[in-house]
Amino acid sequence: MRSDTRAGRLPEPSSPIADDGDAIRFCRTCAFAGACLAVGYGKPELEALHCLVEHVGPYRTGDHVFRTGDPFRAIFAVRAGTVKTCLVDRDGREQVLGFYLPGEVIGLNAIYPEQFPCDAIALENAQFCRFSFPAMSALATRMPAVQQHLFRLLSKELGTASLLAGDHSADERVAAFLCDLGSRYEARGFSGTRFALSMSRGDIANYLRLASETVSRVLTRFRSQGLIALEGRQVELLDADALRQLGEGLLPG
Amino acid sequence: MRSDTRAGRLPEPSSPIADDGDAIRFCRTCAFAGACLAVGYGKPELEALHCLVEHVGPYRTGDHVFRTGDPFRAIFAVRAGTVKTCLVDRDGREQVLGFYLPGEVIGLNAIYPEQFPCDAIALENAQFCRFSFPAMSALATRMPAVQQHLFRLLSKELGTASLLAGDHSADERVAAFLCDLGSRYEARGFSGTRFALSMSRGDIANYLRLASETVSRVLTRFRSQGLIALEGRQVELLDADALRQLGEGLLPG
DNA sequence: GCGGCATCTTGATCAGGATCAGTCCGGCGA
DNA sequence: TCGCCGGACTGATCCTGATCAAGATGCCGC
Repeated sequence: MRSDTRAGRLPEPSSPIADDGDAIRFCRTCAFAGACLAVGYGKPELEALHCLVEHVGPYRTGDHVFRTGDPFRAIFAVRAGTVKTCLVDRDGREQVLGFYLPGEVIGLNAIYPEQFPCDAIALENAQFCRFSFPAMSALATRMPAVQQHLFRLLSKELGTASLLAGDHSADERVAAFLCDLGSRYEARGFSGTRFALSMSRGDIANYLRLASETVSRVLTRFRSQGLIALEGRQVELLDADALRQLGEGLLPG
Repeated sequence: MRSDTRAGRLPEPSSPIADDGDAIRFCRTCAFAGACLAVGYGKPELEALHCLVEHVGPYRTGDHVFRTGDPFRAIFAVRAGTVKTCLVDRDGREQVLGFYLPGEVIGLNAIYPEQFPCDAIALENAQFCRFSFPAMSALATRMPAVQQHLFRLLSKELGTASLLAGDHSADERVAAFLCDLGSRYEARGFSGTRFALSMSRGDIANYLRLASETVSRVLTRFRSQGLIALEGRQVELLDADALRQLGEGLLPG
Protein backbone atom coordinates (compact mmCIF):
# COMPACT_ATOMS: atom_id res chain seq x y z
CA MET A 1 0.00 0.00 0.00
CA ARG A 2 2.60 2.54 0.98
CA SER A 3 5.66 2.87 -1.21
CA ASP A 4 8.37 3.96 1.18
CA THR A 5 9.05 6.45 3.90
CA ARG A 6 10.86 9.04 1.84
CA ALA A 7 8.78 12.21 1.89
CA GLY A 8 8.32 14.80 -0.81
CA ARG A 9 8.29 12.41 -3.73
CA LEU A 10 4.59 12.34 -4.39
CA PRO A 11 3.56 12.69 -8.03
CA GLU A 12 1.11 15.43 -7.13
CA PRO A 13 2.78 18.83 -7.34
CA SER A 14 -0.43 20.86 -7.13
CA SER A 15 -1.66 19.23 -3.95
CA PRO A 16 -1.60 21.40 -0.83
CA ILE A 17 0.94 20.29 1.72
CA ALA A 18 1.46 21.58 5.21
CA ASP A 19 4.81 23.21 5.69
CA ASP A 20 7.37 20.79 6.88
CA GLY A 21 8.26 20.35 10.50
CA ASP A 22 11.56 18.97 11.60
CA ALA A 23 13.04 17.49 14.74
CA ILE A 24 12.90 20.87 16.48
CA ARG A 25 9.72 22.41 15.29
CA PHE A 26 6.27 21.28 14.15
CA CYS A 27 4.64 22.35 10.94
CA ARG A 28 3.51 25.90 11.55
CA THR A 29 0.03 25.27 10.24
CA CYS A 30 -0.51 22.05 12.16
CA ALA A 31 -3.30 21.79 14.71
CA PHE A 32 -0.67 21.09 17.32
CA ALA A 33 1.55 24.01 16.44
CA GLY A 34 0.18 26.05 19.32
CA ALA A 35 0.91 23.35 21.84
CA CYS A 36 4.37 23.06 20.44
CA LEU A 37 5.08 26.77 20.61
CA ALA A 38 3.73 26.95 24.12
CA VAL A 39 6.52 24.82 25.51
CA GLY A 40 9.23 26.85 23.84
CA TYR A 41 12.18 25.38 22.04
CA GLY A 42 14.73 23.11 23.63
CA LYS A 43 12.58 22.10 26.58
CA PRO A 44 12.44 18.44 27.43
CA GLU A 45 8.68 18.40 26.90
CA LEU A 46 9.19 19.36 23.29
CA GLU A 47 11.38 16.39 22.84
CA ALA A 48 8.71 14.25 24.42
CA LEU A 49 6.11 15.61 22.03
CA HIS A 50 8.34 14.69 19.12
CA CYS A 51 9.05 11.26 20.48
CA LEU A 52 5.43 10.30 20.20
CA VAL A 53 5.00 11.59 16.66
CA GLU A 54 5.55 9.26 13.79
CA HIS A 55 5.34 10.31 10.18
CA VAL A 56 3.29 7.82 8.19
CA GLY A 57 2.47 7.56 4.53
CA PRO A 58 2.34 8.28 1.74
CA TYR A 59 -1.06 6.75 1.28
CA ARG A 60 -2.49 6.61 -2.21
CA THR A 61 -5.91 7.86 -3.28
CA GLY A 62 -8.51 5.47 -1.96
CA ASP A 63 -6.28 3.90 0.70
CA HIS A 64 -7.65 3.46 4.18
CA VAL A 65 -5.81 5.27 6.97
CA PHE A 66 -7.88 3.33 9.47
CA ARG A 67 -10.99 1.24 9.32
CA THR A 68 -14.14 0.91 11.38
CA GLY A 69 -13.41 -1.36 14.32
CA ASP A 70 -9.65 -0.91 14.30
CA PRO A 71 -8.43 -0.59 17.89
CA PHE A 72 -7.86 3.02 18.80
CA ARG A 73 -4.24 3.73 19.51
CA ALA A 74 -3.50 7.04 17.88
CA ILE A 75 -4.88 10.19 16.36
CA PHE A 76 -3.63 11.52 13.03
CA ALA A 77 -2.83 15.01 11.85
CA VAL A 78 -3.00 15.44 8.10
CA ARG A 79 0.35 16.54 6.72
CA ALA A 80 -0.49 16.39 3.03
CA GLY A 81 -3.49 15.51 0.92
CA THR A 82 -7.08 15.32 2.07
CA VAL A 83 -9.09 12.63 3.78
CA LYS A 84 -12.71 11.77 4.25
CA THR A 85 -14.09 9.92 7.22
CA CYS A 86 -17.22 7.89 6.75
CA LEU A 87 -19.22 5.28 8.51
CA VAL A 88 -20.82 2.37 6.73
CA ASP A 89 -24.17 1.19 8.04
CA ARG A 90 -25.12 -2.44 7.91
CA ASP A 91 -26.88 -1.99 4.58
CA GLY A 92 -23.49 -1.05 3.17
CA ARG A 93 -24.43 2.56 2.51
CA GLU A 94 -21.66 4.90 3.49
CA GLN A 95 -22.15 8.21 5.26
CA VAL A 96 -19.45 10.82 4.98
CA LEU A 97 -18.72 12.43 8.34
CA GLY A 98 -16.16 14.96 7.30
CA PHE A 99 -13.32 16.09 5.07
CA TYR A 100 -9.94 16.90 6.54
CA LEU A 101 -7.31 19.21 5.12
CA PRO A 102 -3.61 19.48 5.89
CA GLY A 103 -3.14 20.56 9.50
CA GLU A 104 -6.40 19.03 10.70
CA VAL A 105 -6.84 16.07 13.01
CA ILE A 106 -8.77 12.83 12.56
CA GLY A 107 -9.57 10.07 14.99
CA LEU A 108 -10.90 12.06 17.93
CA ASN A 109 -14.27 10.33 17.80
CA ALA A 110 -12.53 7.02 18.54
CA ILE A 111 -11.48 7.98 22.06
CA TYR A 112 -14.71 7.00 23.70
CA PRO A 113 -15.51 3.76 21.92
CA GLU A 114 -11.78 2.89 22.03
CA GLN A 115 -12.01 1.71 18.46
CA PHE A 116 -12.45 3.70 15.31
CA PRO A 117 -16.17 4.23 14.66
CA CYS A 118 -15.55 5.11 11.02
CA ASP A 119 -13.27 4.62 8.05
CA ALA A 120 -10.74 7.23 7.00
CA ILE A 121 -9.97 7.22 3.30
CA ALA A 122 -7.40 9.29 1.44
CA LEU A 123 -8.96 11.43 -1.29
CA GLU A 124 -5.55 12.26 -2.68
CA ASN A 125 -2.14 10.87 -1.94
CA ALA A 126 -1.68 11.78 1.68
CA GLN A 127 0.73 11.77 4.59
CA PHE A 128 0.14 12.02 8.31
CA CYS A 129 1.66 12.67 11.67
CA ARG A 130 0.61 9.83 13.90
CA PHE A 131 0.29 10.69 17.61
CA SER A 132 0.14 7.73 19.96
CA PHE A 133 -2.86 8.56 22.11
CA PRO A 134 -1.77 6.90 25.34
CA ALA A 135 1.54 8.71 25.09
CA MET A 136 -0.21 11.92 24.15
CA SER A 137 -2.63 11.88 27.04
CA ALA A 138 0.19 10.97 29.40
CA LEU A 139 2.06 13.95 28.07
CA ALA A 140 -1.06 16.06 28.45
CA THR A 141 -1.02 15.45 32.18
CA ARG A 142 2.41 17.02 32.30
CA MET A 143 1.77 19.73 29.74
CA PRO A 144 -1.42 21.72 30.28
CA ALA A 145 -1.05 23.30 26.85
CA VAL A 146 -1.32 19.90 25.18
CA GLN A 147 -4.32 18.96 27.26
CA GLN A 148 -5.95 22.26 26.45
CA HIS A 149 -5.36 21.65 22.77
CA LEU A 150 -7.00 18.27 22.86
CA PHE A 151 -10.01 19.63 24.71
CA ARG A 152 -10.33 22.43 22.22
CA LEU A 153 -9.99 20.17 19.20
CA LEU A 154 -12.70 17.89 20.54
CA SER A 155 -14.99 20.73 21.49
CA LYS A 156 -14.52 22.41 18.13
CA GLU A 157 -15.44 19.29 16.21
CA LEU A 158 -18.48 18.95 18.42
CA GLY A 159 -19.61 22.39 17.32
CA THR A 160 -19.27 21.68 13.62
CA ALA A 161 -20.99 18.32 13.91
CA SER A 162 -24.09 19.84 15.45
CA LEU A 163 -24.29 22.58 12.85
CA LEU A 164 -24.58 20.02 10.09
CA ALA A 165 -27.47 18.39 11.90
CA GLY A 166 -29.75 21.36 11.37
CA ASP A 167 -32.44 21.35 8.72
CA HIS A 168 -31.28 23.59 5.96
CA SER A 169 -32.03 23.90 2.29
CA ALA A 170 -29.77 22.49 -0.38
CA ASP A 171 -28.60 25.99 -1.28
CA GLU A 172 -27.66 26.80 2.28
CA ARG A 173 -25.77 23.56 2.66
CA VAL A 174 -23.76 23.90 -0.50
CA ALA A 175 -22.98 27.56 0.12
CA ALA A 176 -21.88 26.85 3.67
CA PHE A 177 -19.80 23.93 2.49
CA LEU A 178 -17.91 26.09 0.01
CA CYS A 179 -17.37 28.90 2.51
CA ASP A 180 -16.22 26.51 5.19
CA LEU A 181 -13.74 24.81 2.90
CA GLY A 182 -12.46 28.19 1.78
CA SER A 183 -11.91 29.52 5.25
CA ARG A 184 -10.23 26.32 6.33
CA TYR A 185 -7.86 26.45 3.38
CA GLU A 186 -7.19 30.06 4.20
CA ALA A 187 -6.50 29.27 7.87
CA ARG A 188 -3.89 26.79 6.73
CA GLY A 189 -2.16 29.26 4.47
CA PHE A 190 -3.70 28.36 1.11
CA SER A 191 -6.01 30.45 -1.04
CA GLY A 192 -9.45 30.75 0.50
CA THR A 193 -11.17 31.60 -2.77
CA ARG A 194 -9.55 29.36 -5.36
CA PHE A 195 -9.11 25.70 -4.60
CA ALA A 196 -9.73 22.24 -5.94
CA LEU A 197 -12.45 20.04 -4.53
CA SER A 198 -10.60 16.85 -3.78
CA MET A 199 -13.83 14.92 -3.30
CA SER A 200 -16.42 13.82 -5.83
CA ARG A 201 -19.86 15.36 -6.15
CA GLY A 202 -21.16 12.16 -4.67
CA ASP A 203 -19.02 12.59 -1.56
CA ILE A 204 -20.08 16.22 -1.19
CA ALA A 205 -23.70 15.21 -1.56
CA ASN A 206 -23.37 12.40 0.92
CA TYR A 207 -21.68 14.69 3.43
CA LEU A 208 -24.40 17.33 3.01
CA ARG A 209 -27.17 14.70 3.05
CA LEU A 210 -28.27 15.54 -0.46
CA ALA A 211 -28.39 13.62 -3.72
CA SER A 212 -25.44 14.16 -6.01
CA GLU A 213 -27.82 15.43 -8.70
CA THR A 214 -28.93 18.14 -6.30
CA VAL A 215 -25.36 19.21 -5.65
CA SER A 216 -24.75 19.39 -9.38
CA ARG A 217 -27.80 21.51 -9.91
CA VAL A 218 -27.01 23.90 -7.09
CA LEU A 219 -23.42 24.33 -8.23
CA THR A 220 -24.58 24.95 -11.77
CA ARG A 221 -27.05 27.53 -10.54
CA PHE A 222 -24.46 29.22 -8.34
CA ARG A 223 -22.26 29.48 -11.40
CA SER A 224 -25.01 30.94 -13.55
CA GLN A 225 -25.70 33.45 -10.76
CA GLY A 226 -22.08 34.48 -10.82
CA LEU A 227 -21.44 33.34 -7.25
CA ILE A 228 -18.73 30.89 -8.23
CA ALA A 229 -16.58 29.90 -11.16
CA LEU A 230 -16.47 26.20 -11.69
CA GLU A 231 -14.51 23.94 -13.95
CA GLY A 232 -14.60 20.30 -13.03
CA ARG A 233 -13.34 20.15 -9.49
CA GLN A 234 -11.62 23.51 -9.62
CA VAL A 235 -13.71 26.16 -7.93
CA GLU A 236 -13.38 29.87 -7.31
CA LEU A 237 -15.58 31.80 -4.92
CA LEU A 238 -16.47 34.95 -6.85
CA ASP A 239 -18.94 36.39 -4.39
CA ALA A 240 -17.86 35.00 -1.04
CA ASP A 241 -20.06 37.47 0.84
CA ALA A 242 -23.21 36.32 -0.90
CA LEU A 243 -22.27 32.71 -0.30
CA ARG A 244 -21.57 33.36 3.34
CA GLN A 245 -24.91 35.08 3.70
CA LEU A 246 -26.64 32.14 2.08
CA GLY A 247 -24.91 29.67 4.33
CA GLU A 248 -24.82 31.67 7.53
CA GLY A 249 -27.40 29.43 9.14
CA LEU A 250 -24.92 26.61 9.43
CA LEU A 251 -21.60 28.38 9.40
CA PRO A 252 -19.51 28.35 12.58
CA GLY A 253 -19.62 31.51 14.66
CA MET B 1 -34.84 31.92 41.25
CA ARG B 2 -33.28 29.39 43.57
CA SER B 3 -34.84 28.81 46.93
CA ASP B 4 -32.07 27.39 49.08
CA THR B 5 -29.36 24.77 49.02
CA ARG B 6 -31.21 22.04 50.84
CA ALA B 7 -31.62 19.12 48.47
CA GLY B 8 -34.65 16.87 48.05
CA ARG B 9 -37.25 19.54 48.63
CA LEU B 10 -38.43 20.01 45.07
CA PRO B 11 -42.19 20.01 44.60
CA GLU B 12 -41.88 17.33 41.93
CA PRO B 13 -41.98 13.89 43.48
CA SER B 14 -42.30 11.98 40.21
CA SER B 15 -39.29 13.59 38.58
CA PRO B 16 -36.20 11.39 38.24
CA ILE B 17 -33.34 12.48 40.43
CA ALA B 18 -29.83 11.17 40.49
CA ASP B 19 -28.94 9.51 43.76
CA ASP B 20 -27.41 11.91 46.19
CA GLY B 21 -23.72 12.33 46.65
CA ASP B 22 -22.23 13.71 49.79
CA ALA B 23 -18.92 15.19 50.86
CA ILE B 24 -17.19 11.83 50.50
CA ARG B 25 -18.83 10.32 47.47
CA PHE B 26 -20.36 11.48 44.19
CA CYS B 27 -23.75 10.41 42.96
CA ARG B 28 -23.30 6.85 41.76
CA THR B 29 -25.03 7.50 38.48
CA CYS B 30 -23.18 10.71 37.69
CA ALA B 31 -21.00 10.96 34.63
CA PHE B 32 -18.08 11.66 36.91
CA ALA B 33 -18.68 8.75 39.23
CA GLY B 34 -15.99 6.70 37.51
CA ALA B 35 -13.40 9.39 37.92
CA CYS B 36 -14.36 9.71 41.54
CA LEU B 37 -14.12 6.01 42.24
CA ALA B 38 -10.78 5.79 40.49
CA VAL B 39 -9.06 7.94 43.07
CA GLY B 40 -10.37 5.95 46.00
CA TYR B 41 -11.73 7.39 49.17
CA GLY B 42 -9.82 9.65 51.46
CA LYS B 43 -7.21 10.71 48.96
CA PRO B 44 -6.36 14.38 48.71
CA GLU B 45 -7.37 14.41 45.03
CA LEU B 46 -10.88 13.44 45.97
CA GLU B 47 -11.09 16.41 48.21
CA ALA B 48 -9.84 18.55 45.35
CA LEU B 49 -12.55 17.17 43.08
CA HIS B 50 -15.13 18.09 45.66
CA CYS B 51 -13.72 21.52 46.18
CA LEU B 52 -14.44 22.47 42.62
CA VAL B 53 -18.00 21.18 42.63
CA GLU B 54 -20.78 23.51 43.53
CA HIS B 55 -24.39 22.44 43.80
CA VAL B 56 -26.62 24.93 41.99
CA GLY B 57 -30.35 25.18 41.65
CA PRO B 58 -33.14 24.46 41.85
CA TYR B 59 -34.00 26.03 38.54
CA ARG B 60 -37.65 26.18 37.56
CA THR B 61 -39.13 24.96 34.30
CA GLY B 62 -38.12 27.34 31.55
CA ASP B 63 -35.21 28.88 33.43
CA HIS B 64 -31.92 29.32 31.64
CA VAL B 65 -28.94 27.51 33.12
CA PHE B 66 -26.70 29.42 30.76
CA ARG B 67 -27.22 31.53 27.68
CA THR B 68 -25.56 31.85 24.31
CA GLY B 69 -22.55 34.11 24.65
CA ASP B 70 -22.11 33.66 28.40
CA PRO B 71 -18.42 33.33 29.15
CA PHE B 72 -17.45 29.72 29.62
CA ARG B 73 -16.29 29.01 33.12
CA ALA B 74 -17.85 25.71 34.07
CA ILE B 75 -19.53 22.56 32.88
CA PHE B 76 -22.68 21.23 34.53
CA ALA B 77 -23.76 17.74 35.48
CA VAL B 78 -27.50 17.33 35.77
CA ARG B 79 -28.47 16.23 39.26
CA ALA B 80 -32.23 16.38 38.89
CA GLY B 81 -34.69 17.28 36.18
CA THR B 82 -33.99 17.47 32.48
CA VAL B 83 -32.53 20.15 30.27
CA LYS B 84 -32.49 21.01 26.62
CA THR B 85 -29.71 22.85 24.87
CA CYS B 86 -30.56 24.89 21.81
CA LEU B 87 -29.02 27.49 19.61
CA VAL B 88 -30.99 30.40 18.27
CA ASP B 89 -30.11 31.60 14.80
CA ARG B 90 -30.35 35.25 13.87
CA ASP B 91 -33.88 34.79 12.54
CA GLY B 92 -34.85 33.84 16.06
CA ARG B 93 -35.63 30.23 15.20
CA GLU B 94 -34.33 27.88 17.81
CA GLN B 95 -32.64 24.58 17.12
CA VAL B 96 -32.60 21.96 19.84
CA LEU B 97 -29.18 20.34 20.14
CA GLY B 98 -29.91 17.80 22.82
CA PHE B 99 -31.79 16.70 25.90
CA TYR B 100 -29.91 15.87 29.07
CA LEU B 101 -31.00 13.56 31.86
CA PRO B 102 -29.79 13.28 35.43
CA GLY B 103 -26.17 12.20 35.45
CA GLU B 104 -25.35 13.72 32.08
CA VAL B 105 -23.11 16.67 31.37
CA ILE B 106 -23.78 19.92 29.50
CA GLY B 107 -21.47 22.68 28.40
CA LEU B 108 -18.71 20.68 26.73
CA ASN B 109 -19.25 22.39 23.40
CA ALA B 110 -18.28 25.69 25.02
CA ILE B 111 -14.66 24.75 25.64
CA TYR B 112 -13.41 25.72 22.22
CA PRO B 113 -15.28 28.97 21.65
CA GLU B 114 -14.70 29.84 25.33
CA GLN B 115 -18.28 31.02 25.53
CA PHE B 116 -21.47 29.05 25.50
CA PRO B 117 -22.57 28.52 21.90
CA CYS B 118 -26.11 27.65 22.95
CA ASP B 119 -28.77 28.15 25.58
CA ALA B 120 -29.51 25.54 28.22
CA ILE B 121 -33.09 25.56 29.45
CA ALA B 122 -34.63 23.50 32.23
CA LEU B 123 -37.55 21.37 31.02
CA GLU B 124 -38.51 20.55 34.58
CA ASN B 125 -37.35 21.92 37.87
CA ALA B 126 -33.69 21.00 37.88
CA GLN B 127 -30.51 21.00 39.92
CA PHE B 128 -26.90 20.74 38.86
CA CYS B 129 -23.37 20.10 39.94
CA ARG B 130 -21.27 22.92 38.62
CA PHE B 131 -17.65 22.06 37.86
CA SER B 132 -15.32 25.01 37.39
CA PHE B 133 -13.57 24.19 34.17
CA PRO B 134 -10.20 25.84 34.83
CA ALA B 135 -10.05 24.03 38.16
CA MET B 136 -11.21 20.83 36.55
CA SER B 137 -8.64 20.86 33.78
CA ALA B 138 -5.94 21.76 36.26
CA LEU B 139 -7.04 18.79 38.30
CA ALA B 140 -7.05 16.67 35.15
CA THR B 141 -3.36 17.25 34.70
CA ARG B 142 -2.79 15.70 38.09
CA MET B 143 -5.43 12.98 37.80
CA PRO B 144 -5.30 10.97 34.61
CA ALA B 145 -8.66 9.41 35.43
CA VAL B 146 -10.34 12.82 35.35
CA GLN B 147 -8.64 13.72 32.11
CA GLN B 148 -9.67 10.43 30.60
CA HIS B 149 -13.23 11.06 31.65
CA LEU B 150 -13.34 14.42 30.00
CA PHE B 151 -11.88 13.06 26.79
CA ARG B 152 -14.40 10.27 26.79
CA LEU B 153 -17.35 12.53 27.49
CA LEU B 154 -16.36 14.81 24.65
CA SER B 155 -15.68 11.99 22.24
CA LYS B 156 -18.96 10.31 23.12
CA GLU B 157 -20.98 13.41 22.46
CA LEU B 158 -19.16 13.77 19.16
CA GLY B 159 -20.40 10.32 18.18
CA THR B 160 -24.03 11.03 18.97
CA ALA B 161 -23.97 14.39 17.24
CA SER B 162 -22.82 12.91 13.96
CA LEU B 163 -25.44 10.17 14.06
CA LEU B 164 -28.21 12.73 14.10
CA ALA B 165 -26.76 14.37 11.03
CA GLY B 166 -27.58 11.42 8.80
CA ASP B 167 -30.55 11.47 6.45
CA HIS B 168 -33.16 9.23 7.96
CA SER B 169 -36.90 8.95 7.66
CA ALA B 170 -39.26 10.36 10.24
CA ASP B 171 -40.04 6.84 11.51
CA GLU B 172 -36.37 6.01 12.00
CA ARG B 173 -35.74 9.23 13.83
CA VAL B 174 -38.63 8.92 16.23
CA ALA B 175 -37.94 5.25 16.91
CA ALA B 176 -34.27 5.94 17.56
CA PHE B 177 -35.18 8.86 19.78
CA LEU B 178 -37.41 6.71 21.96
CA CYS B 179 -34.87 3.89 22.19
CA ASP B 180 -32.06 6.27 22.99
CA LEU B 181 -34.04 7.98 25.75
CA GLY B 182 -35.00 4.60 27.15
CA SER B 183 -31.48 3.25 27.26
CA ARG B 184 -30.19 6.46 28.80
CA TYR B 185 -32.84 6.34 31.52
CA GLU B 186 -31.94 2.72 32.08
CA ALA B 187 -28.23 3.49 32.30
CA ARG B 188 -29.02 5.98 35.05
CA GLY B 189 -31.07 3.53 37.02
CA PHE B 190 -34.59 4.43 35.91
CA SER B 191 -37.01 2.35 33.89
CA GLY B 192 -35.90 2.05 30.31
CA THR B 193 -39.36 1.21 28.99
CA ARG B 194 -41.72 3.48 30.92
CA PHE B 195 -40.89 7.12 31.28
CA ALA B 196 -42.28 10.59 30.82
CA LEU B 197 -41.21 12.77 27.95
CA SER B 198 -40.22 15.96 29.69
CA MET B 199 -40.17 17.89 26.44
CA SER B 200 -43.01 19.02 24.19
CA ARG B 201 -43.74 17.47 20.81
CA GLY B 202 -42.40 20.68 19.33
CA ASP B 203 -39.06 20.22 21.08
CA ILE B 204 -38.83 16.60 19.97
CA ALA B 205 -39.64 17.61 16.41
CA ASN B 206 -37.12 20.40 16.45
CA TYR B 207 -34.44 18.10 17.81
CA LEU B 208 -35.18 15.47 15.17
CA ARG B 209 -35.48 18.09 12.42
CA LEU B 210 -39.11 17.27 11.77
CA ALA B 211 -42.35 19.21 12.03
CA SER B 212 -44.25 18.68 15.25
CA GLU B 213 -47.21 17.44 13.20
CA THR B 214 -45.00 14.71 11.81
CA VAL B 215 -43.92 13.64 15.28
CA SER B 216 -47.55 13.49 16.34
CA ARG B 217 -48.47 11.37 13.36
CA VAL B 218 -45.57 8.97 13.81
CA LEU B 219 -46.26 8.53 17.52
CA THR B 220 -49.92 7.93 16.81
CA ARG B 221 -49.05 5.34 14.20
CA PHE B 222 -46.54 3.64 16.50
CA ARG B 223 -49.29 3.39 19.07
CA SER B 224 -51.78 1.96 16.60
CA GLN B 225 -49.13 -0.57 15.57
CA GLY B 226 -48.73 -1.61 19.18
CA LEU B 227 -45.11 -0.48 19.36
CA ILE B 228 -45.73 1.95 22.18
CA ALA B 229 -48.34 2.96 24.68
CA LEU B 230 -48.84 6.66 24.85
CA GLU B 231 -50.83 8.93 27.08
CA GLY B 232 -49.93 12.55 26.89
CA ARG B 233 -46.27 12.70 27.68
CA GLN B 234 -46.19 9.35 29.41
CA VAL B 235 -44.79 6.69 27.11
CA GLU B 236 -44.14 2.98 27.36
CA LEU B 237 -42.06 1.02 24.89
CA LEU B 238 -44.10 -2.11 24.24
CA ASP B 239 -41.96 -3.56 21.49
CA ALA B 240 -38.49 -2.20 22.14
CA ASP B 241 -36.93 -4.66 19.72
CA ALA B 242 -39.02 -3.49 16.81
CA LEU B 243 -38.28 0.12 17.67
CA ARG B 244 -34.58 -0.57 17.91
CA GLN B 245 -34.67 -2.27 14.56
CA LEU B 246 -36.48 0.68 13.03
CA GLY B 247 -34.02 3.14 14.46
CA GLU B 248 -30.86 1.12 14.18
CA GLY B 249 -29.54 3.35 11.40
CA LEU B 250 -28.96 6.17 13.84
CA LEU B 251 -28.57 4.40 17.13
CA PRO B 252 -25.16 4.42 18.80
CA GLY B 253 -23.11 1.26 18.42
C1' DG C 1 -6.98 6.75 -32.14
C1' DC C 2 -10.46 3.79 -29.71
C1' DG C 3 -13.42 1.51 -26.28
C1' DG C 4 -14.68 1.20 -21.53
C1' DC C 5 -15.85 3.16 -17.34
C1' DA C 6 -16.73 6.50 -13.79
C1' DT C 7 -18.20 11.04 -12.97
C1' DC C 8 -20.92 14.83 -13.94
C1' DT C 9 -24.89 17.19 -15.84
C1' DT C 10 -29.65 17.79 -17.15
C1' DG C 11 -34.52 16.59 -17.55
C1' DA C 12 -39.01 14.35 -15.94
C1' DT C 13 -41.49 12.38 -12.39
C1' DC C 14 -42.45 11.06 -7.65
C1' DA C 15 -42.90 11.09 -2.64
C1' DG C 16 -41.97 12.35 2.08
C1' DG C 17 -42.58 15.59 4.99
C1' DA C 18 -43.62 20.76 5.60
C1' DT C 19 -47.15 23.93 5.79
C1' DC C 20 -51.67 25.57 6.48
C1' DA C 21 -55.98 25.05 8.68
C1' DG C 22 -59.32 23.36 11.81
C1' DT C 23 -60.56 20.80 15.99
C1' DC C 24 -59.97 18.95 20.45
C1' DC C 25 -58.32 18.73 25.07
C1' DG C 26 -56.46 20.00 29.69
C1' DG C 27 -54.84 23.49 32.77
C1' DC C 28 -55.36 27.86 34.75
C1' DG C 29 -56.98 32.29 36.25
C1' DA C 30 -60.88 35.42 36.81
C1' DT D 1 -68.36 28.13 35.99
C1' DC D 2 -66.61 30.10 32.17
C1' DG D 3 -63.33 31.63 28.80
C1' DC D 4 -58.76 31.66 27.43
C1' DC D 5 -54.55 29.68 25.82
C1' DG D 6 -50.99 26.53 24.63
C1' DG D 7 -50.20 21.96 23.24
C1' DA D 8 -51.61 18.03 20.66
C1' DC D 9 -53.95 15.60 16.95
C1' DT D 10 -55.80 15.21 12.17
C1' DG D 11 -56.83 16.35 7.35
C1' DA D 12 -55.75 18.76 2.75
C1' DT D 13 -52.46 20.73 -0.07
C1' DC D 14 -47.89 22.15 -1.55
C1' DC D 15 -42.91 22.03 -2.36
C1' DT D 16 -38.26 20.61 -1.97
C1' DG D 17 -35.30 17.41 -3.04
C1' DA D 18 -35.00 12.21 -4.17
C1' DT D 19 -35.33 9.05 -7.74
C1' DC D 20 -35.31 7.43 -12.36
C1' DA D 21 -33.49 7.98 -16.87
C1' DA D 22 -30.66 9.61 -20.49
C1' DG D 23 -26.82 12.03 -22.32
C1' DA D 24 -22.31 14.48 -21.86
C1' DT D 25 -17.66 14.70 -20.43
C1' DG D 26 -13.33 13.21 -18.95
C1' DC D 27 -9.84 9.76 -17.92
C1' DC D 28 -7.16 5.69 -18.53
C1' DG D 29 -5.26 1.63 -20.75
C1' DC D 30 -4.52 -0.38 -24.98
